[in-house]
Amino acid sequence: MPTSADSLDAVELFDSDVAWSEAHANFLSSLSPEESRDLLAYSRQLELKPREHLFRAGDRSHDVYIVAEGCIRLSQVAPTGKETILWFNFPGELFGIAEIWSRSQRQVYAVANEATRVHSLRRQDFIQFLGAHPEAALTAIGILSARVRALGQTLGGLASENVETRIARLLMRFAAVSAQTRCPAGADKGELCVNVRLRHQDIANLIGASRQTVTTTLLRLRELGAVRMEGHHIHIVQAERLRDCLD
Amino acid sequence: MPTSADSLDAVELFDSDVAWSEAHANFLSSLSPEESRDLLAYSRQLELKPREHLFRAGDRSHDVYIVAEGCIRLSQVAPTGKETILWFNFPGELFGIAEIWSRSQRQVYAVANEATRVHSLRRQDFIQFLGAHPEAALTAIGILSARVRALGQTLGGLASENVETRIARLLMRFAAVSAQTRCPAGADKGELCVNVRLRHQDIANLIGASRQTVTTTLLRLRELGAVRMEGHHIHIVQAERLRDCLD
DNA sequence: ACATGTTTGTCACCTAGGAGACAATAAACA
DNA sequence: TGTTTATTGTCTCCTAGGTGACAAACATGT
Repeated sequence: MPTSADSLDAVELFDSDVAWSEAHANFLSSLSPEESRDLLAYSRQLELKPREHLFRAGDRSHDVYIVAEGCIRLSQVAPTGKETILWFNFPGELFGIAEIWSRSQRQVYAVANEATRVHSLRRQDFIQFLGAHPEAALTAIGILSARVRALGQTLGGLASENVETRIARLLMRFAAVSAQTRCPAGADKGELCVNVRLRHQDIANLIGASRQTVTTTLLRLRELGAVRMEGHHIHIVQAERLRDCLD
Repeated sequence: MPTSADSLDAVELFDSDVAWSEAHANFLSSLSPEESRDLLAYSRQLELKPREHLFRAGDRSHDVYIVAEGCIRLSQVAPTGKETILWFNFPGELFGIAEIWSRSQRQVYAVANEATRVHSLRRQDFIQFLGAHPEAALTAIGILSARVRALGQTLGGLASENVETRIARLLMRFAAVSAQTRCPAGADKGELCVNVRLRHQDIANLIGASRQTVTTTLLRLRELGAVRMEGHHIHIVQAERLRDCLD
């Protein structure tokens, strides 16, 4: 139960969402000014248009990236063609580390979800940086651990919850991680904005459901008065209503 | 296609299984003798009987563990009571790191799958060790990255593959990671032994299916001549047959 | 050797949600 | 401003696999 001391624009988190937001921790801003200067010294900046690929499964690039601005979507495509979205990287987040140790190909697709700017670091520079900055290495370990936990929870949810519950949870989590950004359309008092462009198809790929089911479920949540559509993002009108789906 | 140069007892890995086995990397043996001496200097050893709990969700313990002998099962229990098995930790594997950074409670259950011995390290000692040994920290990052990838693949599989495929893949992976251990019953020439005690219920909890479906599917795989039951573990008679389920 | 608990095998039944196929919008573009 | 292309809303139909309920086969302890 949220205390009245919580500020109105803070999103109260479920226990089960803590790992999720820890996993979205801002790696860049966790560094000291000198550290971040060191880290970015040899970095290049890349600009990506919406839907532009940063890398694809099978690529042999070995860079690590940090989101400067915008948002990068990591996804996988099964042999059948079915896409699974694994993660969204928000500003400050580190990604592309997985393929660094095993010198293998990229396993996933990284696509800009909107106009996005990323810092690109060469494998060797990044490893050197971590070696020289044990604190930063520990932070990285913490973030990765949280990501492991978050994925584990997603897995458990996928195996044991129905579509409505999974959507409700997804919306709450995205609202939480995008809470600091300002919704361009402006949120009404008490509302939360899921400030990420998500088509129904994207939601489907995130929770492992079909597009049609997502559409109907979202409509049902709107009937319930839980959410509202505002252009291309979703506003959570009554968080409690969504929470009720989570038991 | 496996070349004839592959030794008979080596398990050829799919691309999709590389992350899986990297994630099961032996952290302990990746350290130099001095490092592992340093690390274990302040450790305690714990003996666990089969099915005994090392920790439970909600516990406030903050130790990190390394499997010395046996096997530890990490699982989650949904509010509905449904269990999801997230990971099996084999000898040398590091686990319990997730709860170290967030000083929160354990999120998962750790149960000995058989008689098991673990090294128990205090949070502070472990962090200090990593700080003092950048190489080891990098190894840890590599293992965690692989685990993130492996979980991502499991997620993709759960969302887009049917039960038979998921079981087939699971068996191949477990056969790969338990390849170095000797099957007590003795495997026939050319066979692979899934040398972990897995009840049908456990498999169900691993792949997100019901126990009954696992039973019938396993029976079908036996009819096909792909697997054989040997006491309580499964032997893969014809790996190709299983592979055929994986397209 | 017996009794009790656990794991496996097999039913019959039922439903959540996938797949396909359009119409109705909304957005992008020219 | 019209044309094309994405995206959403709504049907119908259908099946993989969940659930519950037992019986059979193993284990386990006493």
